[in-house]
Amino acid sequence: MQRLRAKEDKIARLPGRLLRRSFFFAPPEQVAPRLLGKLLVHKTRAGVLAGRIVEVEAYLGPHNEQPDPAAHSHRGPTPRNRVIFETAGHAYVYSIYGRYFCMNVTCEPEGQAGCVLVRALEPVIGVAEMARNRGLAADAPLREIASGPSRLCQALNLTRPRHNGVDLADPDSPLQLRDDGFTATEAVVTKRIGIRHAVELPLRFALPGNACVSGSKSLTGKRFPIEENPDGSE
DNA sequence: CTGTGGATTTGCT
DNA sequence: GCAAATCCACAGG
Repeated sequence: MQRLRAKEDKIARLPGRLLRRSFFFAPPEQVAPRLLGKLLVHKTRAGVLAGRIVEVEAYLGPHNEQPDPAAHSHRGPTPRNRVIFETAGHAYVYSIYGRYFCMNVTCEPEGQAGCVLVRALEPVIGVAEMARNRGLAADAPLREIASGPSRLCQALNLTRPRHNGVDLADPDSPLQLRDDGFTATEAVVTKRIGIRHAVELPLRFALPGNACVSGSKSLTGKRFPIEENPDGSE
């Protein structure tokens, strides 16, 4: 009994269902709103950390008719961005300003290079640990824990050396995207934040009214219903 | 509440 | 050399 118990504890039970690879074989402007409400789950030694995605931005690959000079893939593959050009459903993690990390979900069919930047999470599992990773008190307000692309990497303890290129659609992966049945029916579209190029493109998507969305004052945009991908979860 | 400047990786000009 | 898909500390109203 003790042995069985120990084994079950070791195999941490993850919430919901893993997203299938086919979920990611679509352009970023379609994948981005579909990611709203899904769980980003990190299996760590200390336990499971997970947050619900409440804000994302799409970055378009160089094959598009509409150029996206703000996208890292815009000028073709480099050592930094090469995972964007590989199979969809992987994590692209990059460092910014020398001190922080940001995490993207790669998408598009084979041979094309789109991705979705995850900008904010609502903490769901391991909330106290996530707060601790950010240097906050265990009972810190939810919106201070993972609202911002680098904040969420800190909260979930995601880094480029450990997580760049990790498969998000593999049941054995430490980092997964999962669907726990939460259904977001409506999204808001706005301009993207914190960029200098292509600032007018409406490629930022968020859950309207969610307190964990970053820069909630700039949430003026059109609302639209989210079209679910029927192949989304297995 | 708002605005400003510093930290110091990566890749391009 | 410099700009960048950022965050935080701190100053001022």
